[in-house]
Amino acid sequence: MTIADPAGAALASLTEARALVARTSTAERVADAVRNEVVEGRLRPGGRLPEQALSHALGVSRNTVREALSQLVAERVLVREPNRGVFVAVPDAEAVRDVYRARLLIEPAAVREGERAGDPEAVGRLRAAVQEGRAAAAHDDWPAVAGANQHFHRALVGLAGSVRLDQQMGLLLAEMRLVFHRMTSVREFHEPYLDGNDTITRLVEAGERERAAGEVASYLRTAEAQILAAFADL
Amino acid sequence: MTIADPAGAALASLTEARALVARTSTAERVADAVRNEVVEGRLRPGGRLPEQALSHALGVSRNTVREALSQLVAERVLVREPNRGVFVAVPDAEAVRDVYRARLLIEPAAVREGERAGDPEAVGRLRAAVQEGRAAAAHDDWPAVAGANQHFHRALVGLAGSVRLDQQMGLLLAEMRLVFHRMTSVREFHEPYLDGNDTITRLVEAGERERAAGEVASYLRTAEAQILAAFADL
DNA sequence: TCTTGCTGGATTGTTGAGCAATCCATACGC
DNA sequence: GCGTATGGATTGCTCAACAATCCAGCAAGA
Repeated sequence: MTIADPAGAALASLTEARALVARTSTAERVADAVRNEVVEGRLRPGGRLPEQALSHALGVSRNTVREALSQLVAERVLVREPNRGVFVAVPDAEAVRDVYRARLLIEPAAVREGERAGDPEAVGRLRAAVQEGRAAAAHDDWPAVAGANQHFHRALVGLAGSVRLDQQMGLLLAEMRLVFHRMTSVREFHEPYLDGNDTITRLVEAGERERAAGEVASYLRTAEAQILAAFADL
Repeated sequence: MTIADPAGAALASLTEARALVARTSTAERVADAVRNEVVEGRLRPGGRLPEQALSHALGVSRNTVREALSQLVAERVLVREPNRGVFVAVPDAEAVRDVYRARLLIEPAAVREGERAGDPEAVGRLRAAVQEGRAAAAHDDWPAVAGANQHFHRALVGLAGSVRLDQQMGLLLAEMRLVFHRMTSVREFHEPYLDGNDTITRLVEAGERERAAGEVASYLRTAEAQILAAFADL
C-alpha cells in the first residue's frame, strides 16, 4: 500500500467476499444437488444414477454430470462400478466399524487437545448444536434432531481448529447419514444423545477436557454398538 | 450355491482378484501421472497446467484431462482458479500449521489408542520404514530418505487400522511433499528423524504406547517449527 | 434341467469439435 | 502516469458420436 487510505481496511474486509464472487461452477452445483438428494434420503442406498437421466433432468451436459459424479465418488457418497454406472453407496458393517475407528481417534483427541477448546466461539457452536437439537425434539422433528447431532459432532472436531480435519469430518458424517438411511427408528437412535451432548458441552465449558473426551469416546462406542446391532438383524 | 463343489472355495478366493480385473480408467491413469510429476518435484509449486498442453502431451482428450485435474484439485495437490486454470498448489505457512494441527491429533492418538498397535504386521511396517530410511541414508539418497519418512508416518497412522484415516493421511503427506519442494536442504531436515523414528518404533514394539505417542507429538512439533522457520526467511 | 453361446439394446468411457465467457497483455489515448 | 480498448489465449460447458462393455433374454446343446 503506497497510499495511506482508510479504504485499505475496507478492501481487506472484502477478501471474505471472494467466495461469493467466485460463483460455483456448474459441476459443483450438480454435485451439491445430487449430494443433497442422497443425504436427504430421496435417493435410496444402492439406487442407480444413470448419467443420461441426470443430464436430462438437470439440464446440463453429460460431461458435466460425469464430473460431478466423480467428485461424489471421491467423497464416498457414491460408488462407481466400471462400465456399469454409479450407485448410491451402501455402507456395510465394516464401513461402520472403519468410520467409528476414525471418529474414536479424532473426536476425543479434538476435545482433549484441540487448540480452540478454550475459544468461546468454537465452544459456542457446541452449545448452539445442543439447543438446535432440543428445539427440534420439541417439535418432534427427528430428522432435524439427526441433523443437529451431526452439527454437534462437527463442532467437536471444530475444537481442533483445522480446516482439513473439518473437511474430513464432513465426509465421515455424510457417510453416516447413508448408514442412518439403512436403519429405521431414527427417533430411538438419536433421542438419548440429546442429554449426552449437553453433558459433554458442560464439561467442555467447564474446562474439564479430559472428562469430556472420555464422555465423547463412551458415547461413540455405544452408538457404534447400537448401529452394528441394528445392522445385524437385517 | 445349489451344487456342492470344491470350486466354491476356489471361486471365493478369486474375489480378491476383482481389483486387478477392473483396469483403471484413463482419467485415473492421467491423474496418477500428473500427481507423480508433482510429488516427484518435476512440476514446481505454482506451475501452471494448461489443459490443452496436457491433452496433447499425454495423448488423451481434453475432457479426460479435465476429469483428472478435478480429482487432483479435490486432493489439494492442485488448485483451480476459475477461468484461469489449474496450478500446482503452493502451500503457505497457514497450510503447514493446519496440516500439523491435524497430524498432531491423528498420529499420537493412533499410536496411543490404535487397535493394531499390538499387531506384528502393522508394527513391522514401522520397523521396515526405519530400515528403509537407514538404507537410503547409507547411499546418500536423501529424496529416498524423505520417502521413507513418509512411509514411517503412514505406518504410524496404520496402527489405527482405519482405511479412511489411512487415506486422509495420504492426502496430508502428499501436501507435505509440496511443502518440502519449497524448501532447500532436504538432507538437514530429514536426517535427524532417522534416530527419532527408531526410538518411536522401539517404544511401540515394547508396548510403551503412551511414551511413544509423546515422542511422536514432540517430533511433530519440532518438525513444524523447523518448517515454519524455513518458510519465514523466504 | 442346467449350462453354454449368441444377440440386441442400453449405458458407459472417451473422443473431437465448437462456442460463449473470462482473463491477460499489449497498445492506445488522454 | 493512468484509464481504457482490443485481440489472443484459455477455460467452462455443450453437443454429437463411437467403441467397449454389460445385461437380459432366448435358443441350442449336453
